[in-house]
Amino acid sequence: MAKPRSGPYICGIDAALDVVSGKWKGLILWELDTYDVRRFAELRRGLPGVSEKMLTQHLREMEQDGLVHREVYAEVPPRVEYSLTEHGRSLNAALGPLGRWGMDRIARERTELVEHRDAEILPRPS
Amino acid sequence: MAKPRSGPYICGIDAALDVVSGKWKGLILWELDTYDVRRFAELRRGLPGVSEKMLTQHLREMEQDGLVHREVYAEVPPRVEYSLTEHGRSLNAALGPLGRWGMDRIARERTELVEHRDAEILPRPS
DNA sequence: TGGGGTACTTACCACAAGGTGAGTGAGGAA
DNA sequence: TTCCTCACTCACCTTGTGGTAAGTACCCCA
Repeated sequence: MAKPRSGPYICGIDAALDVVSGKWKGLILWELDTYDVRRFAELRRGLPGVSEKMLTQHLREMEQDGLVHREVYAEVPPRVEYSLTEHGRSLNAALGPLGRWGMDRIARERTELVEHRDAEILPRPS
Repeated sequence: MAKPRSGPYICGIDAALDVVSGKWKGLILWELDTYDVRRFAELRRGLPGVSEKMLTQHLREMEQDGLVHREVYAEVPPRVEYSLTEHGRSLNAALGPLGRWGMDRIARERTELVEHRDAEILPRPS
């Protein structure tokens, strides 16, 4: 048992966040959405810094949650392909507005940083 | 320092999740969206099970992230009112589709549970 | 005089999430 | 012959997140 699903949720946000929270899950979703089908090692290269343990763990949880499909080919060397299920794709669609909000936040943060920097560099216009 | 913001994000989802992840933040957002203005103790009563420490901590972080506005009245007994900022409201709007997806997930889970239960109660229709 | 409400802060503690490094077993490249 | 790749698993350790309980300073009500 990887995670004891926290049972009855208070609202939909709860239920959705439970499924996407996890350091790499957003990126995995993104990667599988843009590439359609990806092998384990491809995903690992696509998420720089992820450990193999976390990648397998997250993929298993997402499989349990019905977001990703795992196809194992009985070959040597082994081949495992991951792709999004219908639910995974609909989750990604539902994450669209949130992603756009996040982009705005990044842009906002950057302009604030720039303003701060300018304020430090030019505190008093002589 | 409450949280070292993880710096440059890879995508918008990252940036947005960084802001809403936290055990009670979704509920706080929801509460402030439905009631518009809430005092500390009202929020605490609205989130059954939250500790005072976590509530203040989450509210401070959300204030730092520009999601909530904190208005302190110099009265005795003290009065502090929390409300959503423009960004907080837009975040809530962006969370709408995700919330609906979560509701679907809850419904889906429930029907699966019912099917399981039926399968156990009526394994063989005599 | 004692209790409750207001909005916190602080210290301490437990558990979960995540990172590290090793091992697996077969095949192909150097 | 040694290393690398594939897709993991396992044991161990560190960090982060959240919970508990107490303290604070002032006021109102019984």
